[in-house]
Amino acid sequence: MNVTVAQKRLIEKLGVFFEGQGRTSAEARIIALLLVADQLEMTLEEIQQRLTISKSAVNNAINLLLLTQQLEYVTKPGDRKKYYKSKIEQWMSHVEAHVEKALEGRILLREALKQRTPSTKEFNTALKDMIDFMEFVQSHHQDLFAKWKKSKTSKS
Amino acid sequence: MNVTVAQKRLIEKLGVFFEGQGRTSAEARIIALLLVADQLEMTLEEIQQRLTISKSAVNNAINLLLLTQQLEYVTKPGDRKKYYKSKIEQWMSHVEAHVEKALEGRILLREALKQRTPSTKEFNTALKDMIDFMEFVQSHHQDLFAKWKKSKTSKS
DNA sequence: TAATTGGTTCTGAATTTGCAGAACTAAATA
DNA sequence: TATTTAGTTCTGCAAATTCAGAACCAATTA
Repeated sequence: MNVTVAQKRLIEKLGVFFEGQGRTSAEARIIALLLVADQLEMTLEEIQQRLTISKSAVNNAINLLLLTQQLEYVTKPGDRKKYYKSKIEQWMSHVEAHVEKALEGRILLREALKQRTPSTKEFNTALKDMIDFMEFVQSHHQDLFAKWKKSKTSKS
Repeated sequence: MNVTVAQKRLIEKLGVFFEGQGRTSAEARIIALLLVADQLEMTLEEIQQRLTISKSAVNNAINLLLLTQQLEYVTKPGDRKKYYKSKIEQWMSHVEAHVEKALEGRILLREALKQRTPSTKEFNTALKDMIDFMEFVQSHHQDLFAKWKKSKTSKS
């Protein structure tokens, strides 16, 4: 029950991508591993062996990923080990958060607009347009997410 | 024609925010300065003085911001100086890029799904849902942006 | 109560990054 | 031709991040 060479390759590709999203290389690879491997639940030791990174790095990464809801673990009766797995259902919230982050600037921008000198009319209008746009996209978005969530919960 | 204390405060707040978007502290503050200050166009020296950061830091940051279309400059006849200003009209493209980045993972995820063992049905379905969702949001988005762009260009 | 096991914490090393300061180039002016 | 000015490039340092390895703790088992 190990990972194939092809899987390792994909894990690295995904790893680089997840790094680009701001995660550390250990975090990125753990997420990728639990996304690609046939085995959905792994112990710390198994993760460590498969990725060949140190125990402490795995431990730190796991705990951060647990904290940010990207991972969860299950236990088995009479077994002290924790079996970590990807919390894939929560991924939507992450996309949501990511998009929200792209748009949250509108609050500070509004503040900036408010304190601007009125003499730079053209610039102020452009800034206001920008804020309006972000507001527009944002509200539109909430709709999208809400709709999707609803269609999911009604299905299950 | 300097910046007030209140403006400086806001510049720092915006600076922190822009750092959170992945920019360096120098870049972040330059963008913030040109967004908040009454004076819309500034030379390298003026920027340097107002932010009290080194000339080289300002220069590096400016050139990167020019490269990424976040800044532009104008010149004046018989004046060797460049007057840098915020390229605010391009900001929408940045929001666009930011959102796109949140969703671009779908391509790799599709690859991951494709190579997965078929035995983990539930997981695979959840992954597929995720990808579908990202696809859905993405296409929806392009519409939004296109519509907005159109309404802008027809207005001007 | 000693040994093992799963997991945590600490320390130091390696890497990366961004910036300051100084040296520098090229154009314009004296 | 010397000086000033706008902007660029280089060198080295300081700070931050992340990871490996070792020591550690607490629960379980021998």
